[in-house]
Amino acid sequence: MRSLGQRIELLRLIAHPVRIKLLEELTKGVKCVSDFEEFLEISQPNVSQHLSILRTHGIIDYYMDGRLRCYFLKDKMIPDVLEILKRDYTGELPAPACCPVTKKGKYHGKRRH
Amino acid sequence: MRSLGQRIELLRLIAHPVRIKLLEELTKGVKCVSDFEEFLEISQPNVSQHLSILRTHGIIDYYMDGRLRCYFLKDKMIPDVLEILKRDYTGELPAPACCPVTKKGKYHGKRRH
DNA sequence: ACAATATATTCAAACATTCTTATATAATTA
DNA sequence: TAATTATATAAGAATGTTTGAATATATTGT
Repeated sequence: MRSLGQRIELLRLIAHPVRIKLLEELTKGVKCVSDFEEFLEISQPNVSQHLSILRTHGIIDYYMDGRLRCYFLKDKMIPDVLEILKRDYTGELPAPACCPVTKKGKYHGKRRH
Repeated sequence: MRSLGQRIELLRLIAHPVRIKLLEELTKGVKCVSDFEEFLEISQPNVSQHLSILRTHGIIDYYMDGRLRCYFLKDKMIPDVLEILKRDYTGELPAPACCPVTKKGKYHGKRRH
């Protein structure tokens, strides 16, 4: 299993618009490079570069189909992260109680915001 | 509500070891800068810099308590992301069926890996 | 008012990321 | 075997991130 540090690294790696789209597509099924090239509007080398980043970190993998490389999703964390990106988060977390205890919070002066 | 692009941006912002630890601490309650300074082993300016990044993106906020700044979590997405980082993901996703259909996948030659 | 405390800001150096362009490789078809 | 197709890799410019060091600000205590 990956360490916390490795997971943070994964998070950082996938936090890129193109890579999110690639992964989003891969949750729907196997895709080859030129499938992506068409649907994203970026160059072939750039698609390959992004796929390469994802692959060298074990997030995706591929098998060969003739001269096509058929990519697929490998990491279980990805669908869960993608799901969060789609969740409906309206509003904010409830503000904390008015007199919290921070370690040094013995101060009794005025409070502002 | 934030756009997908903004959420990806958020993901990128929190994908940093120090900022994850800051946020992790904030899920437990309000904290001031010197609380963090003590428990992480980084300089005070660096703590402030990270907090500032989180704050300017609406992820956290603070109120004043004397000369302390009491920080708290504001964004609802954060606890969910942190929860995923702790989940137990063992093994990998099931490999795709052996004969998938990519757009160009009409090829009938040999398959390798 | 002055000193002390808590925190923020600024700047620059080191480093990492991203994209483009050009080129390479590997498999297939003619 | 030569041409074509699908994809990868390399190199480099542009840009962004991270951190340390120095300094600034704001609030409280004396």
